[in-house]
Amino acid sequence: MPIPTMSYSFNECEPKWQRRWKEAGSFKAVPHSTPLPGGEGKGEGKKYYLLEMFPYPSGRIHMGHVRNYTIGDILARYRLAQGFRVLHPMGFDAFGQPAENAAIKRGVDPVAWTLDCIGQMQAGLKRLGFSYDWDREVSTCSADYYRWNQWIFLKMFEKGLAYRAGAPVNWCPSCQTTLANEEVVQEGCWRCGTAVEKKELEQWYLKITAYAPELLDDLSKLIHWPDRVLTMQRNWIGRSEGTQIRFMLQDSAKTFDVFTTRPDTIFGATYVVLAPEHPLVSELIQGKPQEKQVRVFIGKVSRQSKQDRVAEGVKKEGIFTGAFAVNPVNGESVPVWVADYVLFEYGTGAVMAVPTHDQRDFLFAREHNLPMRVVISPPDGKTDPDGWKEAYEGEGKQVNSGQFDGMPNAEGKKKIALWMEEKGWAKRTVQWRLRDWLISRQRYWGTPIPVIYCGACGVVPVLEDQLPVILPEKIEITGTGGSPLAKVKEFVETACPKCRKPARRETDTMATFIDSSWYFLRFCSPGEQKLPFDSAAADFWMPVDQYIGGIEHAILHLLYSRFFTKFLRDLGLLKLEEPFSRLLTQGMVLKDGEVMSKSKGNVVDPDGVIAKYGADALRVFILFAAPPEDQLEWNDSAIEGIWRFLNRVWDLAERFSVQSLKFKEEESESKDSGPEHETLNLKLETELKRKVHAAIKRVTEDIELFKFNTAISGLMELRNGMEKGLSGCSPAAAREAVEALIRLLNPFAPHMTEELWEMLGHKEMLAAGPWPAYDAGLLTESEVTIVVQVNGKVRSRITVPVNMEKEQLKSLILADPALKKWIDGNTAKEWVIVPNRVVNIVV
RNA sequence: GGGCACGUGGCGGAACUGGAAGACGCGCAGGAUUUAGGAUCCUGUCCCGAAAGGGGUGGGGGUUCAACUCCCUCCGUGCCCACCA
Repeated sequence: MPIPTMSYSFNECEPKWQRRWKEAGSFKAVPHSTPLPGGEGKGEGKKYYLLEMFPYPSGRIHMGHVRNYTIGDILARYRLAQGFRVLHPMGFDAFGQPAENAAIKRGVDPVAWTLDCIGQMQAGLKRLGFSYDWDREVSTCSADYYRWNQWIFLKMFEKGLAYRAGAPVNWCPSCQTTLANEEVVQEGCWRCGTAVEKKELEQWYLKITAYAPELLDDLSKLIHWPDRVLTMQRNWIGRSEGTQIRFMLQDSAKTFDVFTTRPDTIFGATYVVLAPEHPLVSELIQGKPQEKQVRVFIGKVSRQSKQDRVAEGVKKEGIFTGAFAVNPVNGESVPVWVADYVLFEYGTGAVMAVPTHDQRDFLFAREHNLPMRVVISPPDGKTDPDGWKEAYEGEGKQVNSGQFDGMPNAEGKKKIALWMEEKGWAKRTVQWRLRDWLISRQRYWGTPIPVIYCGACGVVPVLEDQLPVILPEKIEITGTGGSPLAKVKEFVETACPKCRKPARRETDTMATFIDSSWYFLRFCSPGEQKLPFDSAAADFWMPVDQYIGGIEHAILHLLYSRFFTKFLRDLGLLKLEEPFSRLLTQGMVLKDGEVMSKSKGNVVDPDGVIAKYGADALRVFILFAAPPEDQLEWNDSAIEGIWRFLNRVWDLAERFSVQSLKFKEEESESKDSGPEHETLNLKLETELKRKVHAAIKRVTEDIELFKFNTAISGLMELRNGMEKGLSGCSPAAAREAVEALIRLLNPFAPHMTEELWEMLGHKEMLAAGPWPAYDAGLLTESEVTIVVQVNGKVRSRITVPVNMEKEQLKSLILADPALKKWIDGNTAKEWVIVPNRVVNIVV
């Protein structure tokens, strides 16, 4: 056995092939306007849009990027080799707070900081040899891009979908800006974790709720999205069917509505509760003895952060307003309370309380001695609530419910709602959990909102032909005291587009999630000047066939992008319903069980790994270490195994190329080829062919299923299995085997395999394909090993020709001496025979 | 509290549709080569047992000729949502 030469020098070969691909334009997407070539292979020139979530340029790339983009690159290269017309672009989500924070802390210019980060990230991505069409690169902080954010905003404004409203908003005191509901995670800021406060502010909103029904319904079309992402979106949108019931106040003409999903319990409503923020409260208590106390209570609740309000847990606080309302179904007078467990944001901000059949109402009623009445009979039939320990929320028959008594409550739900509707007391409605999207940010590094405030004309949108509203550069950013743009006189002071009188520009910028809500469309035609994108190009490339990114965007980015797509469709720019056909959410990269982060000091720098083992080894390792959706535990020594494997492939191919040269030299001389030698060769060759074609099948199928880890182990097995076969068989068979291994390995380790391909005398690059096909006829083995069990326990194994007759198999088994002690003296009661696999004898 | 995942050697992880549990790799042990180390190559590596054999996929139970796989239940871990009426 020759000692391997270890001559694989990635330092030379990786930059070389990166240069070659660039020179050849290997990864340039063929424009949509170019006619179909009807190319070779499975793809036959069909389009394939592969997209990975573009990065925020915060510095150098990290292992999470490496993983995300390696997964994408395997798929892009695989499809390209198959003859698909691949669009695989990359860009930078370049607006956002870190650049601004760097400016505040270190006085650097956000523009320069961002460009520097983009440069570093690009270099990192290029070092990994990813197959991007860099000609299509997009950066969201360039005016060429963000002008279209402004354009889309104006279109939404035109359609009434962008509006300004005063409301209590989420405020992060640390980031000094407002946040969308989606950006509040566990009552904290998604970026810094600081407890979010409520603030009454006038801000810009996008009416995403107008699309709530469609955003929910169309989730059923996303059959290739992970279930948990669909579930999360479904829960976030939160559709709830119910009934809105109108209550009249006893000593006033005023009314208010409550929302309930349980109209069957209306006869049990013994009090009603308003949210502390409910506008009616103030009127109700006017002049009543309770007024002062109620105001104190409301003041206390409003000062509490949501975090505190939730932290108190089940403890529900409330107070009687002194007012009474009338339950429409029975004319009963019920007290009106105010309590912190009713949320102003949801439903109507008021509820009817049924203590017997709602646990929250039950606890509150017990605490405050409020009356209870059972209206759904529980299984034990106890309709006196005195001894109850908790509310009964299950199914049962209606009791104490007038003409509905005796009816199962499921039926009561429908009948009572209908009856109340006929009487004009109620209407059936649908409530949504989804709120409109607050997009104003009191920050600098983002897209200026294209709006002007005029003393005479009010809110005036910037004229379309005045776009873009350029974000001023080189301004002072202190991080204190509101929107930085407000202090830039030249920016703020302008003329009203309508009356030409002096006016002020809006000084808030847009949430950066807007930037990423349509970038996938820009990639279809990145140079487009008249519109955000060219519709013909988008019609051709969209939808994204495969989208890859982190699970942390399950709601935020993926919901917003779906919203934008639907809006742009309604605008007539798209024919598309959903932007992303397939979604793969990759797991996080951990070190010592924790997410890699600078603060924890457990970061493994990709560049360091590349310097030691090369980009190919890093790519293969990160795919081999875990299935793409799982968390990946980084292990410094495990990559050694990949390094060894790649070297063993290199060594094998090199030995083969030397050997095949020798073959040619020796061909004229006498060859040792007796009949015995021929048979041996034939057997070896058949076996080698079988292994090669089995590997082609396995690797191809595994890539299709995103099982990259087992695809790589399949390649390792092929490499190990070729060790002995190669030297014994014909140069043609050996060449087929070696070349198949190289082709199959190519998407994973593209540099090394190109180098080997060239070494074997090929002029065409591997990147050009084709992907190898397997011959199913070569896969069948002539013999199989059958497991023989007695009473379900493995007792023997026999090797027989495939598809052997059952009777013949039985007699062979009965003759097996290893089985004698197990079946001797007993008679076989039953034979379970699974062809070519297992025989189980029951005795 | 609700929902969704998941639980397999010392470690990362395999196992098609219910049919040989632990593929592939790391680590470890032994050997070859080497002045030595590193690298490389070969062999072994679920547990108990000298062997025959027995046990084994978080615990318990069930279905089946046969269960990592299906059903019930309990325990544990992770993620998401969380006073949503």
